[in-house]
Amino acid sequence: MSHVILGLLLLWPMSRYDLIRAFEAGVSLFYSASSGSLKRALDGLLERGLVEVESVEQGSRGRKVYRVTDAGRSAFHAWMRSELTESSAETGALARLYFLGLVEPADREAVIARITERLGDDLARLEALQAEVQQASVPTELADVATYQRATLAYGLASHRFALDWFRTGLPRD
Amino acid sequence: MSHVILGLLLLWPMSRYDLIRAFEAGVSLFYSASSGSLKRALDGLLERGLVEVESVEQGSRGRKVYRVTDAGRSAFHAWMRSELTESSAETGALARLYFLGLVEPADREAVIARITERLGDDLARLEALQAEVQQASVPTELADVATYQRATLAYGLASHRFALDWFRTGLPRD
DNA sequence: TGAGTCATGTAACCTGTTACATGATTTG
DNA sequence: CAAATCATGTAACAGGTTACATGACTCA
Repeated sequence: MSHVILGLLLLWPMSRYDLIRAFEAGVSLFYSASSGSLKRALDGLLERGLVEVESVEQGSRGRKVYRVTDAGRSAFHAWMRSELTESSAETGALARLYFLGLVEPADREAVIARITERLGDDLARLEALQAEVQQASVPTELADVATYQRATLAYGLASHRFALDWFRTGLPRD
Repeated sequence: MSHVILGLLLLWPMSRYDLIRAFEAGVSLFYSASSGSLKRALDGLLERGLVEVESVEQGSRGRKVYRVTDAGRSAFHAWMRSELTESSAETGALARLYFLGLVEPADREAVIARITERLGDDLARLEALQAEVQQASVPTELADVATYQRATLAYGLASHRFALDWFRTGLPRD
């Protein structure tokens, strides 16, 4: 989640409270964050020097505005260009897509390539699984169970193909 | 994850080791489990009396085979029929689809209805979000950012529509 | 016999959720 | 003035990941 925080703070510096709103207003599509997890992640970013406190509003509510440091900006862009290591390919893909506008236009295709690479790998894994499953024989009393287990796999295949197709053709490109 | 364990043990009694294999061979499509989390979840089910140790192989490797109790069976079926409260609609949907063969044929439509209900709710939420976003004005320097944020929302809408359509029409029905 | 698999268990660590406490500011 | 919102912080809890320790069995 720290990379998402960096991305949001790169849009403009904001407070932790603002970050929660920003999550709700868009990031929640692919990433859920509660006040508690956000606090801890933000503290971690501060400790590692990837963000810093830009200002503390005095006399008012003590609002702290956070800003991304140069190191933080580097970390964010390294992450954008990196392999999708997130446990869910979709989460990794949408997180990068959401911030793709922060990347130089010339580098965007490389990010998209990382996304389709991961989606393709996952799809290949599912296709291998399906090939295995199709061979397996099923005892009569579990025929029903097997039907729906195969349907689940069919859904997985279909949704991965959908995602891959969307990222290959449905994306705004200049 | 405990409901998934109950579902797997309802197929046939098995050991913790077997459960790990079963997760890898199918459940991992929608649910990731490591040895550690599985152990804790299984211990919890034992404590709550939803599973019991059927046998401990003596003289051999001390293999413990777990079996679902009557209480566990009830808990499983209650969960199958319940609203999808999982944080990801897709996870909740696929978990139930995977075990749909364990439900009486007459009750399957009710489970599917719960799934499409949740997917529909999530889609409506995204449509409302899109309506909001379309009105918002965007400062010139963030036009690019907004383009991809909107693309992310468009993906969310498209994938939810895909899922809803799949569960409405793509499902094996007698 | 040695490698790989079967099979159990422990524990630290990370991160997300929930619930609460506190108080300032804004707004009807 | 009261309620809602802004804004911070603390801490217990839950569940997943990783790494390790231990030992039996199987098979080439």
